Amino acid sequence: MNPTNKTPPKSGETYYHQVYELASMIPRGKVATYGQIADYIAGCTPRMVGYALFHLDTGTRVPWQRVINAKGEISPRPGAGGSSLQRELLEAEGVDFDVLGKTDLKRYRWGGPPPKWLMARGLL
DNA sequence: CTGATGACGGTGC
DNA sequence: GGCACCGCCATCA
Repeated sequence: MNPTNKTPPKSGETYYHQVYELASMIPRGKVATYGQIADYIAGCTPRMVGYALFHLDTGTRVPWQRVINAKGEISPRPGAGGSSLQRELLEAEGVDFDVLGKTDLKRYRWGGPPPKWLMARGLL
């Protein structure tokens, strides 16, 4: 993590790292939207969040499945049918899906990162 | 260095 | 309530 949230990450630590860190903090059974994550990372846009997660390896420990779009839907991934896998992972965590494959954001939306983490970034 | 691209968000109609 | 356009900025070729 870079000392200053507005300063670009150094070599080896990209914005992706921040996204991964934030995503790793999402508790089981909860989901977060790209916009929400981007909102907690200064100078970051929803696009970077999605891009970052896309760059993750298959065997990553980051719960990328808990990150969905603002509609509460699982973002369609180009070429891969992994979207269904993502849904199964969330269902296994207790996240319910409707017939449209959407989650109830009102119910499962992540409250946000712990203040301690925000303080570490100098936001508090 | 320039250009193109991308798991999206928000607003307007 | 659903669809269309614009903008956001880092990363890759």
